[in-house]
Amino acid sequence: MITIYDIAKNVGCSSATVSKALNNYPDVNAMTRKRILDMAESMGYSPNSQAQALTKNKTWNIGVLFETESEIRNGFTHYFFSQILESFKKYTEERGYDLTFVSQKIGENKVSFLQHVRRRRCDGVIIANYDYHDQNALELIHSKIPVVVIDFDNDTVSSIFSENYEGLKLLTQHLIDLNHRDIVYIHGQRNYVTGERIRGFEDTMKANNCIITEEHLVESKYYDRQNIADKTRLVLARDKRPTAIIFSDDYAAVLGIKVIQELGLRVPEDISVVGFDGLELGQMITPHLTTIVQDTRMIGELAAKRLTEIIETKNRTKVDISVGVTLLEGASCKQVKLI
Amino acid sequence: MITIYDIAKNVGCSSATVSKALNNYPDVNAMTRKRILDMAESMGYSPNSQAQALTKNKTWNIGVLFETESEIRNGFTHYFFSQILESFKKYTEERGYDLTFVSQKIGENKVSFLQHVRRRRCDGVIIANYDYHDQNALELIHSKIPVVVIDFDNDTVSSIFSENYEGLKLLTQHLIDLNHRDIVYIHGQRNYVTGERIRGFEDTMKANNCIITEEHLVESKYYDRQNIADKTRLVLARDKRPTAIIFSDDYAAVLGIKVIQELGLRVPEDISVVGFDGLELGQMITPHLTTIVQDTRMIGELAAKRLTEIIETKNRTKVDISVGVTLLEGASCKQVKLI
DNA sequence: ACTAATATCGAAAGCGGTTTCGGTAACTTC
DNA sequence: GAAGTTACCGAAACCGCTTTCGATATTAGT
Repeated sequence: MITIYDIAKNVGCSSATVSKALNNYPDVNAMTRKRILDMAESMGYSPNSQAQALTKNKTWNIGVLFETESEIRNGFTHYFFSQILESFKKYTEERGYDLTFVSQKIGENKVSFLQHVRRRRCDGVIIANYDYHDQNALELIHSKIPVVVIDFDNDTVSSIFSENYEGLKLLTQHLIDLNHRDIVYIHGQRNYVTGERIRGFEDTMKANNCIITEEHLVESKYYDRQNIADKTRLVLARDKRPTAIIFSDDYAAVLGIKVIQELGLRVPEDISVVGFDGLELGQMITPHLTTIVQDTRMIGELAAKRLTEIIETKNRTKVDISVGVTLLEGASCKQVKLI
Repeated sequence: MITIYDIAKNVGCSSATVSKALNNYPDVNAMTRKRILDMAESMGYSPNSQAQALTKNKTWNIGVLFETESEIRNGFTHYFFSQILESFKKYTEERGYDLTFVSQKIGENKVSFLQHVRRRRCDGVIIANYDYHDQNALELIHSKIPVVVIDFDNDTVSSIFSENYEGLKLLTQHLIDLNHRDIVYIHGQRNYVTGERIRGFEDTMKANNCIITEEHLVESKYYDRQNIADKTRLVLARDKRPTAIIFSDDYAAVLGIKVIQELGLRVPEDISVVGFDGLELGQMITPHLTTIVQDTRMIGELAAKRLTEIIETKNRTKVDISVGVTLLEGASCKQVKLI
C-alpha cells in the first residue's frame, strides 16, 4: 500500500503538503496540487481510513445490533426487520457511513457489545428488536455513545416506533365494522410493543361494547412456527370458535391460514384473519392478507436521520418519533351476517 | 477515551509494558501484569482498533458486497441471499471478524468498491449475486485483495456454487417420473448459474427422449413480480398448456401458483409446479412447494471458511467448491395419467 | 525602495498503539 | 566470587495521516 510519503517523495515535497492537497487546504499552490493529485492517481493511492480515524477521531462507522428473540429468523433473514435495515443502510451510506455488525467477538477476544463498539470506535449505534432485558443492550443504551433504537422502549435514547396502538385500533375496528364481535388476538410475547397493541385491541373492543375476556387474548411467540400453529389449533378447537383472529404479525397470520385450511376451514368464509406488518409474504398467498402496513422505509430512514444528527451535532437528547401505519385491505376478512 | 498512556501513568510504568501486559508478552512480571490489568479494568480501558490496525496491518474486517439485479429484493431483504449472509456472518464472527458493507461512498467521497475496500483496509471481501459485468465487481476480483465469490463464475478467485446442473436434473427427472413430458422452464436472466440450470434441464429432457423446443424455455427476471406474472400468464394462455412448470426459483413459483389459482386452475391437479432454492416461503403456502433445497448454511460457512483461510495463509489459489442440493417433495406435483 | 500583507511550504507533534533491542538487577553455576 | 543466565523493564522507532505554526518568498502598497 502506498502512502502520502511515497507521493511526497515522487513529487518532491513534504507529506504535509500532500495531505493538504488531498484535503483541499487553501495553502497549496495550484500547480503543486495538480502534480500531487496526478501522482496520487497514477500511483493508485488509497488513504488509510484507520490512520485518518486516529487523527480525526471519527470512523464513519455505525454499529448495527439486529437480533431477534427468534432462533430461526434472525438478523438479515427476519422478514420485517431486514426491510428496516435495508432502508437504514441506504440512507446512512448516502451520508458516507459504513455499517458494521457488532458481535461479541473481536479479533481473538470475547467482548460485550459495548466493548465491541468502543473498540471499533463506532460513531454511533442502531439497535433494533433486541431483547429488552439483555444487559448487553442496556449497557450500550446507558453509555455515552450515540444510540438510536427501534421498537425498544426506554427513557434515555431516541427511539422510533410504529403506531402500534393505532394499528390495532384500525384492525379491530375494521373487524367490528364487519360485524365481528368474537375476535381473538393471538399476540406475541409481552413487551412494550406488544403491550401497546393489546391496549389498542382492548380499548377498541370496549369502545364498541364487545365483551372481552381472557379467552380473547392468547399469547404466542413471534416467529415460532410450532408455537403459532399450536396456539392456532387450540383456538380453533374451542367449542365456540371465534369469527375472526388477529395474529401477532403477517408471518404468524400466513402460518395460521395454512393451519386453518389444513383443518378444512376456509378463509374468509369460515373465519376472518388479519395480520400486522405488511410483508410481501401476506400478498403472495391466497387470499391476500388484510393487515397493517408498517412503513419500514420511513422507519429506517428516520432512524438513520436521527442517528447521524446525533453524531454530527453531539446532541443526544431523547426524541421519540412515531411513524404512521395504514390498513391494507386484502381478501382475508368477510362480513358476518347479523342474526 | 482512555489510553495505555493513562494506564501507564497510574500504574507507574511505561506504555510499552502496558501493551505487553495486555498482549500476554512473557517479559512482564506477574505482579505488574496484574496491577496493569486491574487498572485497565477499573479505568474502563478499551483498545483502539484503528491504532491496532495501523501497527498490525490487519483490521479484522471483511467487506461484504451483496447486491442483486432486483430492485425490490436487495441485500438483506433478498429471501435467498440473506440466508447465506446470515450463515457467513455467524462463522466469520466466530473467528473474530467484523462485517462491513462496502458501498460507493465513504466519508464525503464517492469511491469505487475497490477503493472503498482498500481505504477500509478490509482483510478480505465476499461477493455474492453481483452483476457479472459490473466493472466495480470485476475490478475487485482482479485486485490483490482476498476475495471469495458465491454464484459468480470467473477464473481468478475462489468460488462457491450450488450444484445447479444437478438441481435441475433432479427436478426435471422428478417431473418426468410423474409422466410429465410437456414441461416449461421459466428460468431467470441468462448468466452462468442460469446457464447451468438450463443445461441440466435440457440434458435430462433429452436423456428421456422428451422433445424440447424453444417453447419450453421462457426467460423471466429474477424477483420481478410483474415480469414473472406476465410470463406465467403467457405460458398458461397457450393452446397447448404444459402439464408442468419449473420456475426460476421459489419466489417465482409462489407467485406463479397465485397466478395459476387466480385463473381458476388448480395446483397440482391441473398443473404441476416446482421451484428452486428451498425457501421457507414455499412451505408456507398451500400446496407445499416441491423444490430443490440449496444448503445456504453450508454455502455461507464454506465461503467464510475459504475466505478466512485465504486471509490467514495468504494463499489465494482459486478453489471451486460445490455444495450439494436435495429434492424436497411438497404437494405441488401430481402424476399424469398416461393416455 | 521599504514596509506590510499574502502565498506557499514543511518541521514537528500528535493520534494510540506494537515491537525491537539494549540495559539493569537478580539469580545460577562451579 | 567471577562469569554467564535469566527476568524484567523502557526508550525509541514506527504505522499513516492531520494540523498547527513558524519560516521563507513573493507581491502589494505607498
